[in-house]
Amino acid sequence: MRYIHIKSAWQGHSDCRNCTLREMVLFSDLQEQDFLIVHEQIDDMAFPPNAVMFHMGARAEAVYTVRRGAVKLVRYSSNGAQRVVRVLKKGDVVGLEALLGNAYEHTAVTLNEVEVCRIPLPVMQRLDRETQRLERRLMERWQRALSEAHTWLAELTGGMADARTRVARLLLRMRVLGDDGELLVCMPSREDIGSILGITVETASRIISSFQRDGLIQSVDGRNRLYRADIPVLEQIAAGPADGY
Amino acid sequence: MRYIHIKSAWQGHSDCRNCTLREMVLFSDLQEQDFLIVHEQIDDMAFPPNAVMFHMGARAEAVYTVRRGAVKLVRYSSNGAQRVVRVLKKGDVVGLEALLGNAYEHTAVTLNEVEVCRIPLPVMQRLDRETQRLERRLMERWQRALSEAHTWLAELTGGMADARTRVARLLLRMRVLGDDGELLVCMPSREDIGSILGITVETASRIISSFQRDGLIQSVDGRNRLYRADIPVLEQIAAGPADGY
DNA sequence: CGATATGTTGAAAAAAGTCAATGGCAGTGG
DNA sequence: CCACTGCCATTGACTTTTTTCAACATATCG
Repeated sequence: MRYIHIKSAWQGHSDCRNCTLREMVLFSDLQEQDFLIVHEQIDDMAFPPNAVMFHMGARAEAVYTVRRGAVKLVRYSSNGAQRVVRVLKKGDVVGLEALLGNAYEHTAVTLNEVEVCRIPLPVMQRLDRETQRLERRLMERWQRALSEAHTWLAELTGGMADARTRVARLLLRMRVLGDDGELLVCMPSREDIGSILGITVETASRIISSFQRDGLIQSVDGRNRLYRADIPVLEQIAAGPADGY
Repeated sequence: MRYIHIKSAWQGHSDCRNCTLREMVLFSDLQEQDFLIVHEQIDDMAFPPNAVMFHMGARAEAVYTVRRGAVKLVRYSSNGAQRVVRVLKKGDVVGLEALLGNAYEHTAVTLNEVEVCRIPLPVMQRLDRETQRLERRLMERWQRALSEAHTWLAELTGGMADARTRVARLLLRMRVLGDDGELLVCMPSREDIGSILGITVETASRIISSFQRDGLIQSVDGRNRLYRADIPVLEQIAAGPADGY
């Protein structure tokens, strides 16, 4: 419930020119001269699980692109209740709102071990002024974020589907490529599942337990919360209650 | 449940230079020369209530800015269920996704009488190429849309608050300035309330009825679905169940 | 090794959904 | 003009889902 801010480990300057993620991310259109601006200003960083990358309301100083792991964006309402509004994964940009406002709009917390590139705001602003090549990518990011948010709204929130169905949908969205190339599911904590889907931890626990009993999912790595999953059956459950129509 | 496409009324070319909404909307930074591009290409249009402005999946040909009324964005899931993902009001831009994809991502349906400016895609693209002055406004739009979507997620969806609380929040968000200058609430149909909040029409009806019985809201204009509302009490309900904190 | 989070399970209560019947209102066509 | 039809809203009774409260197990970490 309480997050502990853990100092992140600095991993060295990022070599953006040769970044394997480059085509996925913001800088794919940049040219040689543009990288002079970027030079030595972008750091690779690593965060442990449950680390706060930044707080809602804090002055925005950088955006981050996720290289590994997952990050949750949390909003707190006035009454103290918290809700996860989105989960960002490899290739996503964290803190996009920094470019326009001067404060972050949510708290960003790592779900597991996370590696990011930290791009200071001044770099973004200079790139934005001196080259047009960034604009389009930025818009694509925004559009993708918006689209994701809408999908969450339509598929993951209450009312249209029961909790079991939504948990299945969430798990399907949490698929990641395991080290051995197998497609695995990265299981969030029960509390996070609850905060994402708008259900209690107990309900989340009961549903996950039942999936486990039915052999739909099985832990493969307790540390990293990785599970092997029966995707087809999960998809069937995700499609909704089995009305034999 | 079934929407009827009603031919919209063409209202004449829009005089963007002197538009009263201009500072609110996209073109606030444009200069005299930029309007040559725009010249005579932007139409004012009016739609009756429940008109489909465009369908999800349709080829995107224009974006619209709302001058009057409200528009709902609807998503259909595979199983046919529909969900309202956002409601756009005066000053908002409808169909922003058209700029990047080539298809609309939702169906846009008017909630009441709506007036819009229709900006054809080619105009946007030309402006985008020939002037940088549009970029920033566009980003602001995207950011605002994203922020709104997150707020919906956090405040209007199930799990964090009971249905009664969420209905109160929705009503507060539906405030509009009436003709006589009074602040009124534009009441959506029960079906729309349900589709926005993820509750059934029956539940929506029961809650609205109870608000009415308690004198919290009273109809002032049956046609336009306008209600006078006791804002302070609604805000109290919107804050959450009255736990004596 | 205790202390503190995290996850599991059960039983009872509350919230919301479902099913079914009814009323009102607007538009249609005789 | 009036009966008729279709749509929307309302209300009641009953069922289902989910929450709540409480106890207990299991890990994790200093």
